[in-house]
Amino acid sequence: MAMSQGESPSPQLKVTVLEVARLAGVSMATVSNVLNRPNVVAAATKSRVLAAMQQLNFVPNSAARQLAAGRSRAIGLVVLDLTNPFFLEVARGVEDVASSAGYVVILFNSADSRDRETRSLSVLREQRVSGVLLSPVAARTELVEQMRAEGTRVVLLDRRGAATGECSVSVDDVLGGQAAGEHLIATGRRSLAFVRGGRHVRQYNDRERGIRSALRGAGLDDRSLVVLHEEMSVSGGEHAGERILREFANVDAVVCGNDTIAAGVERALLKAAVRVPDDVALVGYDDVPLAKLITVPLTSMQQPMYEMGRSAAQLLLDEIEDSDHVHKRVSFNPSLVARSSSVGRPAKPARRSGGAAKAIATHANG
Amino acid sequence: MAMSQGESPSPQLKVTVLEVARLAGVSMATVSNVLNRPNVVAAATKSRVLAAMQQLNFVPNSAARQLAAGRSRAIGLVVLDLTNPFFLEVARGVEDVASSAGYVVILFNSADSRDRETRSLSVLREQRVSGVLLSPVAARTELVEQMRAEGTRVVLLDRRGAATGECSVSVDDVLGGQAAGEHLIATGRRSLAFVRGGRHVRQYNDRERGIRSALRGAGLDDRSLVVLHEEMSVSGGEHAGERILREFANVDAVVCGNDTIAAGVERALLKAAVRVPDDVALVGYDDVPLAKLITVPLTSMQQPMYEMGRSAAQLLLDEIEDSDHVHKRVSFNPSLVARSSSVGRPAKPARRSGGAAKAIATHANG
DNA sequence: CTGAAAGCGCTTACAG
DNA sequence: CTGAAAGCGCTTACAG
Repeated sequence: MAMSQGESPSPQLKVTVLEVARLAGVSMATVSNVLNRPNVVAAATKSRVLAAMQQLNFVPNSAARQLAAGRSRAIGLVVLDLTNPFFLEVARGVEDVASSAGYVVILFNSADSRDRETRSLSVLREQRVSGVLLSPVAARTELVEQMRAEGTRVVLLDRRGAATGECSVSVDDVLGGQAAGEHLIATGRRSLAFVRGGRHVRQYNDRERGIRSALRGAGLDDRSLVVLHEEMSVSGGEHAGERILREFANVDAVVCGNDTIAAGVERALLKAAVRVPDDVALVGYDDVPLAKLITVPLTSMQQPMYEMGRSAAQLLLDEIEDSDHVHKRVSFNPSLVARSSSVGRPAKPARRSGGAAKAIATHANG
Repeated sequence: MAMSQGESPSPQLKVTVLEVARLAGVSMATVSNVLNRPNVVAAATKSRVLAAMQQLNFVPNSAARQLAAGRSRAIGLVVLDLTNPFFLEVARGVEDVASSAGYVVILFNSADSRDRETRSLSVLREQRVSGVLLSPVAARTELVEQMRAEGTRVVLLDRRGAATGECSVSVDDVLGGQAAGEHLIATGRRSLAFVRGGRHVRQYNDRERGIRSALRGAGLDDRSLVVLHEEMSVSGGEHAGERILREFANVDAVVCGNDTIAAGVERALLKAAVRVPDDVALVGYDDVPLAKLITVPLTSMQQPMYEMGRSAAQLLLDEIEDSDHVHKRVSFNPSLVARSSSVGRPAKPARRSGGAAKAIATHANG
């Protein structure tokens, strides 16, 4: 039984360039020109063509355009975890830049799986996108090199590129770890824990290095840092918090790999009646909206996510469109947002009594 | 100055069906057949063609396929707010179903702007997607009817469709409001507030009706409900909380339009030393991860987001591929997840002493 | 500034 | 089960 749609669907099923050309009394080439190089066609002709397009409700077929032109007005964006507000903001930045340059962005979530990443890249390859923005699961993917060899531009996201041969935009994680460490040391902490994810993840390795560097800078040695590897989730954080209380009772400050895990740590501490920040200070990472909403609002490292997205998209478009393009590695600086979890209750007088750390931005905390 | 790429990029720039055909010693039609109707070609031929594809590293050009075949293996998904975990989960469900059926999903965020919605739909139209999943900004869009007339299938998301003529998947908001109301009444509340967004948004209107219906069912009249219209943000919630304390001191329970605004309300209450839930009970909506992480974990209405996405994608694919398709309106039921904000501290004994409301699911709370 | 012609890389009936 | 041919809707040099 077919759909009872009643009348026949409107007849304007497929209006082609040819029909527009006929109605406007010009050639197909001219119609194509008003679409692609409007400045090349006479004003009168142009308006005639435009009117015909309007009247016929003409919608160019992008598959045909792409096939004929040999290039695609699309770029791909493959992110590690769309669930993470970080990448969502990055995606917004990418989208804004791309769409105002007339590009469509095709978004994929690799969800940290090499397999999904491969499939995503394959689809983008079949789509013949002119470029892709990739926050890669692993260090080097053959597929990426393959695509580059085929002429597809690839810009790395959230990962510093090789010394040469590619663009990348990332944020300096060593600096981030160091700022977190210095902040805690400056506020009197002496025995830190770092709760982090996967051992092979560059981000966490860099931040750990940054923390160690801060400790050394303050004359503290490596024994003043304990490192816990946990799943990056609330329950991972709770587990870490419990372990710290049980096994490392002298720890007086915890840096976390992200805000979600920090929320878990905080939960475990509060449940055990440990005071935050009085007994243990807490610093998260990413400064997601959640950070300011949990029981003790979280000090966190903020990254210019939206700007990173914009910047990456600009780099990619430049590489696609400018034959004089030279590769660049853009590295953004994170900044610490101090809240109650590390600097005491945000009572008005307390805030007035001086900043926590020197060059560090202290944002108001909701 | 050109890029110092060194060697010439690999030569396998563009391998076409023709070359595969030559290497395999068959016609282009046969190559096309192993791609599109593998069961129609002899096993020996097929493996010869497959081998040739492998050897040449052949990647079909989807623009060409689409143009020649006259149909696209892509669907569009336009959501109201990608920042909202609700739509992110829906998108996951859509993506999973679509990609395992061999479709690419092109995702757009209309960000609640008619203008952005229009632009997104226009791009999808130029892409000649075979279908789109849309959570519409406004009630009826001409563009949508236009696209339908052109043969594009459209399934409505998070909005109940017209009585006939289209598929839709939504969640029953009247039921949701009612369940929230009944839960609060069952736990002894008698004077409710509903903090909601835009007056024209169907979701909030439905939920308000549900709450009123619950009140009536308990013999309470409309004066037992005050309704506040606020911006759907943390600060909107704080504002609402302050107003309630100032202007409606007798309110003993608040239902919120989403969890974020509920977090704001809770914040305002706690700041004023009002106890939650002892003095005022609180119910959020959506059950986002945040809900269980704020100071007093939030009772919230959970919606089967991922399942909604899957279901919507299935409906759309069915409409695209099955000529016997009949339109359906799928309506999911929300379920209440009870946490401390409405049922007292989650101490073990308390939980054991009986459920809060009859048929309502009471999930463990982190 | 405009037009005639060829072709982008594939698929689809149609024969065989 | 396989092949020859036409064509999908556009754009791009090339003339004029």
